[in-house]
Amino acid sequence: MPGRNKGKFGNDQVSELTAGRLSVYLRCLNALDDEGTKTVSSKALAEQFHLNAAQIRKDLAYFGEFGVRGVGYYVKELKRHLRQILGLDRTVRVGIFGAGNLGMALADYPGFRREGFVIVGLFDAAKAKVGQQSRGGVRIFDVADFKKMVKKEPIDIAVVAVPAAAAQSVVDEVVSCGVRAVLNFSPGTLKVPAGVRVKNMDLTVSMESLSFFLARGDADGRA
Amino acid sequence: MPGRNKGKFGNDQVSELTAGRLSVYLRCLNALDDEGTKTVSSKALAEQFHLNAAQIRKDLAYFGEFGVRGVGYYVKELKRHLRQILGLDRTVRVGIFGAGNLGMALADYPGFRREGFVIVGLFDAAKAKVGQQSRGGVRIFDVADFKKMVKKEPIDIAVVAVPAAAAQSVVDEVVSCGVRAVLNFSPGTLKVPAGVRVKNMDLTVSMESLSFFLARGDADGRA
DNA sequence: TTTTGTGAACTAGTTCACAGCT
DNA sequence: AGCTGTGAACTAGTTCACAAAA
Repeated sequence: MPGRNKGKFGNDQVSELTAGRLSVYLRCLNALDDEGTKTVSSKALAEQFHLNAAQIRKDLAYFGEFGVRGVGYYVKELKRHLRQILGLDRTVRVGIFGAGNLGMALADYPGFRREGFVIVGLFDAAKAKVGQQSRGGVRIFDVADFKKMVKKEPIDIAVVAVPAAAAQSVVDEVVSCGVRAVLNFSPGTLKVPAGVRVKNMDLTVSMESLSFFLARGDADGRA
Repeated sequence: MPGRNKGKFGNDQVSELTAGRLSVYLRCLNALDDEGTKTVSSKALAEQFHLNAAQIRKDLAYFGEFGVRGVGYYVKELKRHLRQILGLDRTVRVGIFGAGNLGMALADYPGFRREGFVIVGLFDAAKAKVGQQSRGGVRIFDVADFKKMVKKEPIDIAVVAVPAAAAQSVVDEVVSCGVRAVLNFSPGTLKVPAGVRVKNMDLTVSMESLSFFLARGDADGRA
């Protein structure tokens, strides 16, 4: 076992695309593990989940030599590695900004809890909402108290679900409190300093891009 | 005016990335128009919204010669062209599948209405929900009635917000009813026949990819 | 034999840089 | 002068194909 093979401390700049695929691989492995599969080859994984075998191998090989030639990958072991690579071996703490329809729905989204994300709370500027809680029991705090709260209840990822006009100021605030990752549901681009990651979930852009393909009639079974 | 310059009927396979950017350009032009700006150069547009000038020109030039050398683009005119290219000059009809927290929140999302999307209704399998409506007044129908309804109330885009286990069967159903565009919020990959577009909004993948960058500490101000 | 890990080849996407129009 | 539209150069991402390991 030659062990670590790339980039010493694992730094070489991994693309967004690769990061997303690692998460997809983990989901596939969870499914295989649940059905009791012990080992899986990149080819089998690729065929079952419509991926490319070489790409799976390359993505994984980037982080170490996890496979066994002639055999494939041990499902449980690879799962463990992926969880560690994705930072899911420790608790990831999430704050949701904006306790409107979308923010409340996200707070109760069962998928978050599943992989060990902890929803610390909802944060809103409307005094009337503060003190209430979501159907699932996530409490709503005053966004003005966030600065104080974050010291005792640190947050790893801020989910932004406020109206477009408020998004930039909310992000400026959370970034100034040390948050370095943002999942943004508001339309438009957020400006953040280097060292902060933003992932945009732009509903309008997605819908309009589907509309575009419908309009030109060259839709194609691409995901 | 040499008119149409590329690919006869405008077919040459435009990438997902380009389609998304067209939507972003439209949003930028709306903002400029609202503040009364009459013309804008690709350079000014790029600087103001942190895009690349050459890319804007290339994306637009693909669909025609909309610019005027020495001047730039007429904001209103380019807006009109983009709305037409994105298929927003006609009504885009949307059905939302799954009347849970997320589906209900999406049904009332103000951004959808703004660019002319019409929410035809929510569709759910739970009889208890059928006949109810969202806070914003979107009615909930029985998903079993969709096949009949779609004949009188056709749907262009299906938004899938059902639990993971139900997602594939819902998509099979809507595709068999002629829907050719799907915005999927459920985790995992959907299988659809060629000719159907799927756009995935995978919350878990987004969160885990943020977690990944936090874990390796090489976050970077990339959107 | 099977299947990994990986250089090499290829494909897609972005940016540069400039001829040519206004 | 200013700015578009676009070929050429470059960069990023994917897939191929095979030597080496089990």
